[in-house]
Amino acid sequence: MVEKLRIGQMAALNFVSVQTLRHYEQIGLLRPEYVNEETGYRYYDIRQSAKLDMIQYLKSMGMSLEQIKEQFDKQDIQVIKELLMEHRESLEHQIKEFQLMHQAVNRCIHNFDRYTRASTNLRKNLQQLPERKIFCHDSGIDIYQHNLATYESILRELKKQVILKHVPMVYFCNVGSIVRYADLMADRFVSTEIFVFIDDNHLTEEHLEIIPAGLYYCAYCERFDSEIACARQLFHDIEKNGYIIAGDYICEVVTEFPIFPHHERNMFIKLQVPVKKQEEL
Amino acid sequence: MVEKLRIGQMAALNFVSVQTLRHYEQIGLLRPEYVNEETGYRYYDIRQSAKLDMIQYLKSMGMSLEQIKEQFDKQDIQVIKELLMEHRESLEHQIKEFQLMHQAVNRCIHNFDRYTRASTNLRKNLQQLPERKIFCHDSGIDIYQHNLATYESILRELKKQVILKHVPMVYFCNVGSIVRYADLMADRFVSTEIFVFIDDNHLTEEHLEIIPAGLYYCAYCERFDSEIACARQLFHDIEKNGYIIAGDYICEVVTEFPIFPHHERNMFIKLQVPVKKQEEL
DNA sequence: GACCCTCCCCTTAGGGGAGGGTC
DNA sequence: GACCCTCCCCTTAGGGGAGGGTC
Repeated sequence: MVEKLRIGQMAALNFVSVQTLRHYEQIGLLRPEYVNEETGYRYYDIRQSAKLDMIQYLKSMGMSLEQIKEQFDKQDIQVIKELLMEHRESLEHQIKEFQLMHQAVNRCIHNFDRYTRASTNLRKNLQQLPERKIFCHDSGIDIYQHNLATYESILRELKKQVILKHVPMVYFCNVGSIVRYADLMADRFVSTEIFVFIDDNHLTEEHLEIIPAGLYYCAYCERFDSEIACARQLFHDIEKNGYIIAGDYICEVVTEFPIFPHHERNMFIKLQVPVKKQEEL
Repeated sequence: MVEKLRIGQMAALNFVSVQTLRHYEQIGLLRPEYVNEETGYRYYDIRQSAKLDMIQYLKSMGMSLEQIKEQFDKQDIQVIKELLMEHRESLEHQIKEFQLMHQAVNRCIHNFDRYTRASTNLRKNLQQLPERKIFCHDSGIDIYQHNLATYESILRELKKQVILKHVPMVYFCNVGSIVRYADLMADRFVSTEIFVFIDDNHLTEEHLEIIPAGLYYCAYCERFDSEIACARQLFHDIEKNGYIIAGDYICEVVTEFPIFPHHERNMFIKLQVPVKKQEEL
């Protein structure tokens, strides 16, 4: 005869805990071969290890106990194969999600570095910037004419669009605003459009716009309300150094730290103006 | 003055649920700007959206609320950067784990297919098989001299070794046993060694062994206790067709279904014997 | 009437007890 | 004495109520 194993022996042989075996019994996944009604003691047959192996095997493929139970209940090889193929798809989906998260963390760390570097280095300079994609929203309200509360409510509109258009939320940190070239030329410093940077190519919607690659005059500033003064200074420097403005002005929020007690955004913003040498005309 | 938002308005503006905001308050992540002590009503300032954005942003990178709270509590940019870098590593680790699971599911589906194909096609044939790696354990007990219960306890020993040597559990389904060439030649059908197939290369231990690529005579069988008869028949066929045995015999468990009420393994096993044409001598 | 409040129970896969019987 | 039993509470990030006040 085959000896019966007590729960502790069964657990030790299979490198699982006693709680695990009790839990599997409770959810009906693996019932002990025999239970003494008077003492409640559970007794297992070593051959039940086969099922326990299968459970651990399926678990190691990332299946939930409920899915595993379903596999066991089906008892149909074709159905089981379909369940496996569904599971494979869901794994692929999860891998993609994790890779997006990984990219996002990288971008985030990169922005921190940009902040640290810019804080210690020169605050104004000429940079060659690559082409970038943005997802833009026009609220019709000039952010420079209003306070922070209005800016926040406009940001809520952008957030709504981001969610409605299924742009991943990981992009909703690197926002910016635009002052169009025509307005700049007419000395109107107005911006009704805000956007998020996107480095994906999975959507080609009306809202998508390209910020062209090229030479940009840049400046950094740390407060929402000092942007305009900072921009004026930047325009002045551009002219003084023999450059002219060649396109839309953008103001990018590089990174922010709403981690301080007062609840304003602590923004680190980067002003960027595309320029040409005056001689090029 | 900035108007205060009730919890429902704050939630709607930010596309989160009311429960979420209550939960964030409870764990001290985001407290409403003002709470009416008498009614318990929570009132938010729209500028608190900045922090909520940050929470959602960090969450979209896969951080837990506890980690997010830690970020906020630290208030030190260098520490936050370290937390982000730790998180990046843990994401990379998780991605690798998911990829291992994905491979395992693929192998599992592949084995199902092998089973389905073998069930309908010829049961005996000559196959060119690639090189394979195994993780082997010698129990010292001949599995052919004992019953299923003994086989299970030997498998527990293998499982122990698999866990001790940190071989991922995903491999513990595709097991097999070996009859060494010398024993075959002396007409001793004994096997004290069982193994798992490994398709990884992250360990180069003593236990690792190579099953060479080459021509194999194969047969399939569905019951533990019909293996020997099946093998004898296979050896007979090999000789009849002008081949000779050229190495160790292996018996591979292709897939098993311990999903039926009785708790024996329902194995589908594949017998494999490396052979040469008799003329090649 | 629509909104908000505070309980309270629910979900995964067990871990970690307390208090009391069993081999 | 070591092992086993049954409660019971705990963990994530909220969802979904009931029953009762509030804008």
